[in-house]
Amino acid sequence: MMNVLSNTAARAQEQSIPLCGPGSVHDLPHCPPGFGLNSRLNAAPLLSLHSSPRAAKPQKELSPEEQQELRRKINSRERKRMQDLNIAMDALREVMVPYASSSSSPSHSHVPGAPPGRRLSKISTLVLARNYILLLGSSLQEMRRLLGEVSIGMGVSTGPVPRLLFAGGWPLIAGPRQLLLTHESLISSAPSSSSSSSAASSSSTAAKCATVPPGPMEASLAPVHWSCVGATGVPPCPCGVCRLSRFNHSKSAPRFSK
DNA sequence: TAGGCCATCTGGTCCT
DNA sequence: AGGACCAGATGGCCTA
Repeated sequence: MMNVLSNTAARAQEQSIPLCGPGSVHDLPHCPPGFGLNSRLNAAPLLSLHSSPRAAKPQKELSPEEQQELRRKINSRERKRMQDLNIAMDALREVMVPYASSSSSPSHSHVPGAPPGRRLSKISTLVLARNYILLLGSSLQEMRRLLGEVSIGMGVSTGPVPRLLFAGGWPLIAGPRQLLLTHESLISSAPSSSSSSSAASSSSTAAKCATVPPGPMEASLAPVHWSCVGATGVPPCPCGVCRLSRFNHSKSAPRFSK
């Protein structure tokens, strides 16, 4: 998992010695909060917790000690938050590592699992996980199609097919505008005579997209081409994958409840 | 040595 | 009001 704790911060974390914050260098007299590694603070007001120009509501005056304590508290919280995020990332990385080990393009640093034995980067882990989920979706879609064929071939009504496989609440992609397969849509979108499976058609759709190259592992190992969606001068990719609302940077996007 | 990756600090914004 | 979340900035470490 954490096979490479390469940088100083990681080592400090391992030793429970944060670089800054409580018990860190920032607690030392020569390094008060706000005068640590961030030299940009020289240009920014130090600890403007009570003097923000846009802070309309009056805030209680804090002594330097109280400001320092508050800053420590906030830093500690943020550190904890990032550490929790890293724990979750490690858990995801642990799951995804086996699927990244077969990388065939070790040259790209964003390609998951490039050099064997090296830890997946965060972005590689996320890209790999995303593509793997899409792959699982395609597989499930193919399984649905086969089940439908078997049911029809045996003269069995399509009713008994497990409902979970038809509409299990999993947002699968049957077409560019279709996220959830229903029983009817499955029947209508899966011609039994065609030799091309739904998964194949899905991957053929993906094959037209630079973001999702053909082939399961190839797709999983594909680097992200962010320009695929909404880049200036570049028409949005029409493929089903890219039509997913992936990169909504809108500030008004609702957050998940905690 | 440049570039990638990362941890941390920090201020701003949003939510409860 | 306090906490969570986010993004920018910064500096350290590692690898090609």
